[in-house]
Amino acid sequence: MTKFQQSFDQKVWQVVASIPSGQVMGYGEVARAAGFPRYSRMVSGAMSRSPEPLPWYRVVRSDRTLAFEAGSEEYREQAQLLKQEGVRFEGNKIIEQPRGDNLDEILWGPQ
DNA sequence: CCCTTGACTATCT
DNA sequence: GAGATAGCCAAGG
Repeated sequence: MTKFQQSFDQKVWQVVASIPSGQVMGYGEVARAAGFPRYSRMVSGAMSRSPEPLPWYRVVRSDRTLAFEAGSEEYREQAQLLKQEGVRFEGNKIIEQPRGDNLDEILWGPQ
């Protein structure tokens, strides 16, 4: 492990682990929250190196689409996990988050 | 060193 | 809105 990874990974794990169920964050947002702006491309590596299972599937692209190739095995898994938490999709794009604090909204969706 | 590779982004057509 | 393009940055060959 390089010194960079030691500090970077730790912070990224911490941020990703803190994403609430039913919500998502972009790679860039995670990097920024971890204190490493412009390191979006490093985030996936940090997650894959985590010794503990992380809610990796809550991290998506800045345009709210999933980072895997549409239709791939990984894509379907991530989409399924997110849907389990109440995340809604419009095509391949995630619909902006249901502030999961109201039962009516959870049952009926935003609007 | 130089080049390529990513679970990326912002910007311009 | 879909492509293309140019930045981005650590790692590994």
